[in-house]
Amino acid sequence: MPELPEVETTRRGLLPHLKGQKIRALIVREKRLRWLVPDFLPERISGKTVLDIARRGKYLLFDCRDGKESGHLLIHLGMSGSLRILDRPVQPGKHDHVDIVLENGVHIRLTDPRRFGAMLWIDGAVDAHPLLEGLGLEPLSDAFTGDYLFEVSRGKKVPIKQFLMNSHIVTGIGNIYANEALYHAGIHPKRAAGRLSLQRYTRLVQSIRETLNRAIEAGGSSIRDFVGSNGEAGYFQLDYWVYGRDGLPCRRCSAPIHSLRQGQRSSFYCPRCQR
DNA sequence: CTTTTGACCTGACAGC
DNA sequence: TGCTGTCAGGTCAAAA
Repeated sequence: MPELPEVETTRRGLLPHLKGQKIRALIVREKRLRWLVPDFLPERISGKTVLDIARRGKYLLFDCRDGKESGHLLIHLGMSGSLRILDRPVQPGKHDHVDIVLENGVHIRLTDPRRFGAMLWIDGAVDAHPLLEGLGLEPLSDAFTGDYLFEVSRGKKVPIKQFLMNSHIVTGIGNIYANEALYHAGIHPKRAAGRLSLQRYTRLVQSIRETLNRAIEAGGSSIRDFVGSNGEAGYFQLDYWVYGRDGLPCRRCSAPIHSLRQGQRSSFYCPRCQR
């Protein structure tokens, strides 16, 4: 499920339910996520109040405080994770690994069949955490510009698709949006990152912004459903121009969409529209 | 240093 | 019905 727009949708959906709320307990049914959920976490987090939720790339960071003590709960949704709000107790299913129980009785439930997600505690400065310190720019920040990508790509021969998916360059762009953004920018996924002009990077940055923002809006339109009971958030409504459309006609020029493998991930592109 | 490959894990689906 | 193989929204760590 989660690329940046889904994580951002989750953040926005959770915030009104969590902001200012005190955590009563943390129920860990399965601690074997990507990394073990720390044994100390339930005790550490109980009694703390969630002041805010931030997002860094695909990481969610709950700002937790309890008078003197403060820290951040880090959550990553991996490939298959989701967070849902339960106003009433619901029997946990097989993959419902953790519940955050609030003083008001609401449960925030982490579900993650593949267990590629993470739940960790960060003491002190968030930016110094090993998982966060090396991250690249936020694609929706003002600092993320064509000039930035142009500069950091000089001399690199990695294909632009993999360059875009490198979180140490820019965070949050997953497989779907890398494909979609490259299509809208008219750039072939195999093009060497170091051989793209400043002009083309400027257009690419614009495409990335538009694609992500449109997806967030699509997710935003169904936040209510997400926060409610059935949990299907979504940018599923977002219509794809190339992703998953292997063999289908390009929606702009009708040429058949091609696919290939890059770094064990599927890429889709229009051989006529993308060079 | 860069680039590639393997690893983690479950579920859905196609084909036999 | 059931087996096997492939693929899926991520990304770290080791190998080359």
